[in-house]
Amino acid sequence: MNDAKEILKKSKLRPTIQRVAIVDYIIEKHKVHITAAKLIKYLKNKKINISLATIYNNLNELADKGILKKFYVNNDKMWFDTNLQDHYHFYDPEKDELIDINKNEISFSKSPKIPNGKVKGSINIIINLKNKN
Amino acid sequence: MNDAKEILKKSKLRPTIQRVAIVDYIIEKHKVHITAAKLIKYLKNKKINISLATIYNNLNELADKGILKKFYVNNDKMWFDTNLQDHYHFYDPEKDELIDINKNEISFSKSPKIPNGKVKGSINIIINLKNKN
DNA sequence: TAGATTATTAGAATCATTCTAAACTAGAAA
DNA sequence: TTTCTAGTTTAGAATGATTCTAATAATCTA
Ligand SMILES: [Mn+2]
Ligand SMILES: [Mn+2]
Ligand SMILES: [Zn+2]
Ligand SMILES: [Zn+2]
Repeated sequence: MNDAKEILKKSKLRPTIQRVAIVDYIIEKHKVHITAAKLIKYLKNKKINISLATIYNNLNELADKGILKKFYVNNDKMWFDTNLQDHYHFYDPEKDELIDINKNEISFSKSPKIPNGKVKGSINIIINLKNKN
Repeated sequence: MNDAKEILKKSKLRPTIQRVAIVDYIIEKHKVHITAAKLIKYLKNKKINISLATIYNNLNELADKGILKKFYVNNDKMWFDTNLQDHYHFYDPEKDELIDINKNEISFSKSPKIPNGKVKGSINIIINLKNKN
């Protein structure tokens, strides 16, 4: 039984062709930022038959199981991250690509006061990149 | 000539009923975070006839002219901000509301290294809020 | 191997936003 | 004033990302 199947079994997800292919991809790439569009393109290239609905179903399920982290950048696109640590991102609009910023690469010497009756949830930091000059 | 008309004239935008109503709203509220949906609801309430397309046209134009700042939060919705300073936001998902975090309320003691060949563009910081306990 | 459960899929639906192309209006010029 | 034109508004269609539907297929367990 390969690693992908192990992982799926642990999460009580049936190891279908499609799921194994997705998890294989995650394992192979190790550190990636995944988009439904990027993933389906990759899988079609590998001649794996899969529908967009299945891509979304499974990415969302993997996020529910804690195997991926789901978030949004700027606007219309959903991203899934294999890096489960708390961390932030550079965004390169030219390549439509994210680059991790580990938590230890940023530190705050002053943090804003949280509004009354509320507590801090997730923090999103995106540093948009532009080309030099 | 009222303030709204002045502002529009300065930006070479004809002071139509619709535009004046939008700019009046901005002036009256002074510090607001605007969404197309929130704005059209407000204007319809005031019995001002306006279409969604016009709302978007004008918010985008005002952003182009530097009268509003345009950005996105988490996912699918476009926000326009009357606060033109560099600043960050709390997001309250319960109320679908943003709260400003002025730049001087946060400071970084350590900043991440910008990838080669790139420079820093805009920085987006969103601190999502949850209810206490 | 049967039966039940879980997955996959094509295509429709949804929602925010933009586009299109026709009808209207503000303001400059006559 | 009236006339003319560029700039505006509008309804509704189009778009793109994501989710839903409900029919079909695959997997698992007994
Ligand atoms: Mn969209
Ligand atoms: Mn969307
Ligand atoms: Zn990441
Ligand atoms: Zn703001």
